[in-house]
Amino acid sequence: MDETRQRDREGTRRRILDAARRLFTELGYDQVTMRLIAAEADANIALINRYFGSKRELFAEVLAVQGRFPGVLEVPSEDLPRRLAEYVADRLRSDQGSLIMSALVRSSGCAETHEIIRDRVRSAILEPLAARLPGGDAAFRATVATAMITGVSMLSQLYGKGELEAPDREAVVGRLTAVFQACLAP
Amino acid sequence: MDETRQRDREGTRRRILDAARRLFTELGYDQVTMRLIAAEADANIALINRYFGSKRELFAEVLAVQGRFPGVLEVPSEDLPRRLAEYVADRLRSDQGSLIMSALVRSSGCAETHEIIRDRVRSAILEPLAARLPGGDAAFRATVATAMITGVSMLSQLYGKGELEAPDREAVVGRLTAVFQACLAP
DNA sequence: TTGACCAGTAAACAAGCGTCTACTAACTTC
DNA sequence: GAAGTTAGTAGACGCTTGTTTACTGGTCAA
Repeated sequence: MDETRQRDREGTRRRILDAARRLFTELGYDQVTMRLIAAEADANIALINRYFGSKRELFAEVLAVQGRFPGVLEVPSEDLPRRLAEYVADRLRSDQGSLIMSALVRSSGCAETHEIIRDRVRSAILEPLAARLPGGDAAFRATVATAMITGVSMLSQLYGKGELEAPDREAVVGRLTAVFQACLAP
Repeated sequence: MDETRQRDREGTRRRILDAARRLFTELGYDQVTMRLIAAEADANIALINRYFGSKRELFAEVLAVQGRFPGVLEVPSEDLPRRLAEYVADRLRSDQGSLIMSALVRSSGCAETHEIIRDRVRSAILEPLAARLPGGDAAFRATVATAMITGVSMLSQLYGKGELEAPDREAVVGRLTAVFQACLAP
């Protein structure tokens, strides 16, 4: 052994969790290996399963802790279309995003994570969004808006930030606001 | 060896291609193994790489042959929103879809296929759609509409057909038509 | 009939994966 | 200070992956 190491159970656990969050967000479930997480966390690979059980359970815990939809929905319902449009427009340019969307986009092809992601999307986006929509068919309208958010995340990940055609931010926000109004209107 | 087999180069090649198309559409690139393709095609695994070079090249050929966006765009531009809405609404219910969308949704987490899918989405959807949009910012508006199509495909694959909230088809088509109008309007 | 060609086959290859076990050594407790 | 607990480590396990090799045996021209 090269050097001794501090014994720090909680610290190591957190380093692993942080490393997993970064890697899963950036690369998706399949592309992230246990050895990669261990290296990024500067921890031994066996500790991952000791603390989290399995790769799948680690992924679930990462999503449970960090997979909330960032404070986008906490606005009056009449401001929702514009708020969502701003969020989506910024994500169309910044190339970085919430873990939940990255997980959805990057890990959707993986059967192992399907159920985890599904539950998380429902509890973090679909249901909170539907809950603040007045009028009938709230669940359906929330679904349509979620599809829009998802689709933009998908394309902005497939192409880089610079590669998608987009006019200035105000024009983008304006159009997306109209789209979300069409999605959400009672 | 159990039995003799006909020597049929073109037939075998086509069986492999068909099997690959079915499996890639249903499962995504990563979940489909060479052995699974060979079994589905009832062909020897070594023949896949003999005829197609590699799994990646097979995927590219499948997409090149069958990855066109089904005849959705061949309508007058004023009918485009409704046509797209009908297409998306049916896909929201039928659970089966075009290869290009399945590839995009199910294989997006895979770095190996990224470039193939990106080129195909551009040439099969983004560019043809933009080409028939009058007015400025056609490329951007096509991107927004494509995001909507993509997002619905994503959600309808994540959840089953029965699990997503949706009113009757006419109401779905009506709302999606309004959404696509907002996406595409000059 | 014989020989070249080649579709088809079986088996192995190296690499990578998630997981697990046996062990070391630092800390705590008495 | 001795004994027990446990965080951390190294390495192997069994399995799956895409790919490749060496071979078998139909097919057909000469």
